[in-house]
Amino acid sequence: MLRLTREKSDILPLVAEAFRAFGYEGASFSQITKLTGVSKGSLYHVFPGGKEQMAAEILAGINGWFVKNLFEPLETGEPNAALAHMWTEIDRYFHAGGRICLVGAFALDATREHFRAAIHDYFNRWVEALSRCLVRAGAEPLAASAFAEHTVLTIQGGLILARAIHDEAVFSRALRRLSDSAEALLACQTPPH
Amino acid sequence: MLRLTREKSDILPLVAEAFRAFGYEGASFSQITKLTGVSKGSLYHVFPGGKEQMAAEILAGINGWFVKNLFEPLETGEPNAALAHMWTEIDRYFHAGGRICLVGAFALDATREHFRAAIHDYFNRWVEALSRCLVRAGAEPLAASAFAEHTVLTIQGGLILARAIHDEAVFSRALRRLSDSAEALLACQTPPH
DNA sequence: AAGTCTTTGTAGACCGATCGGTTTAGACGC
DNA sequence: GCGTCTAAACCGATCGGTCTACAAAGACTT
Repeated sequence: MLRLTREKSDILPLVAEAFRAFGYEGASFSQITKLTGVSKGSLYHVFPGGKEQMAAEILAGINGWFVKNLFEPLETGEPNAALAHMWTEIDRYFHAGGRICLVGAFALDATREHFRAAIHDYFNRWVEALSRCLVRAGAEPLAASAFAEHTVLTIQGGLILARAIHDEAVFSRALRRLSDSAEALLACQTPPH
Repeated sequence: MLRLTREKSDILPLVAEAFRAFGYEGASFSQITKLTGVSKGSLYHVFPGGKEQMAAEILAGINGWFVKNLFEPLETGEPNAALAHMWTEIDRYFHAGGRICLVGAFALDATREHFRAAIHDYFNRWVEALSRCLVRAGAEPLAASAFAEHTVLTIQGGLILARAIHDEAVFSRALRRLSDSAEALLACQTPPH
């Protein structure tokens, strides 16, 4: 079997960057071609479904990364370790605030209609996984659920504000506040030893 | 002087809704025409600068509304009243989570480059006004600044998450948590009576 | 090993539709 | 009837998407 000179896995991240930079509608084929160095013909060979397939596969890839690196540890690993792991991985994944969340961006524009289910599942699972992790770590279920929602939403907001005022430190500060509040939440809610 | 049959002030909010629904790139003239009931010719008569002018005037209008209804009260009014006023006005303005923040949406996509200054100023002034208000209400400057940033970012994140998982209550809960933490912040930081 | 076939991937010309934007003919209020 | 405003025909450019011509690389035949 002949191998692609450029693997799909090599092209996808570049296309993702195009979507990040210009949005789904704004990322035209000429932009994508320029950014990836791959011609339109090749792109359609790899992604017969066009832009929609590209976006769908990118979302699936992002979701896969989060499931493997964040959600599964949160769901099955040692709670406190998984939590600590999440803070560092999130900071790295979003380049400390310099890289926006494509799922969040898609959630805001018209793209949402096409990928509603994928977007919904991504955020729902994140909140759920985090909430259950906190409960396993000793938090009250209600407080855990609220804090999980608060966390995911803060990360999204931090990325927006950081980009808006062109100050990535906003994101790092938000992340720091989150990990601090998580510790406070668990410290005061764990049953007294 | 002849008056426009439809005033610019009548058209602008409708165009804004088109941008909200489809994004700056995604909102084509045919969409805008359909949504406003105003033909392309008329639109160009009112906005010779095309979409860019529309977006600029919309951003200016949004900014004006926030300055008048939120920032100025925060900056010059009685701090606690201004704060309480902000929570209710924000909830109303964003339709309790059902309406996204256009400035935030523009901050995420390529549009940002065109309107960088407007976006930057909007968010900066919001954070600054809120921070100074909290200081005047008795908060520590550092804590006030952190909380102001936290507030603006939470509102943006709340709008994203609410739209993403199609549950407007997410936004209301976030807003409630904000006003509660604001009270806690001021209660513990005001000098003992 | 040379020559051809087949399969796979690439480049970009090409397509109709639609984009943002302009122009123009005429409707309508003064 | 004059000047303002509207509707829509019209423009070149570019959109997402298709198609074709061909390059590259085994596999098969001899």
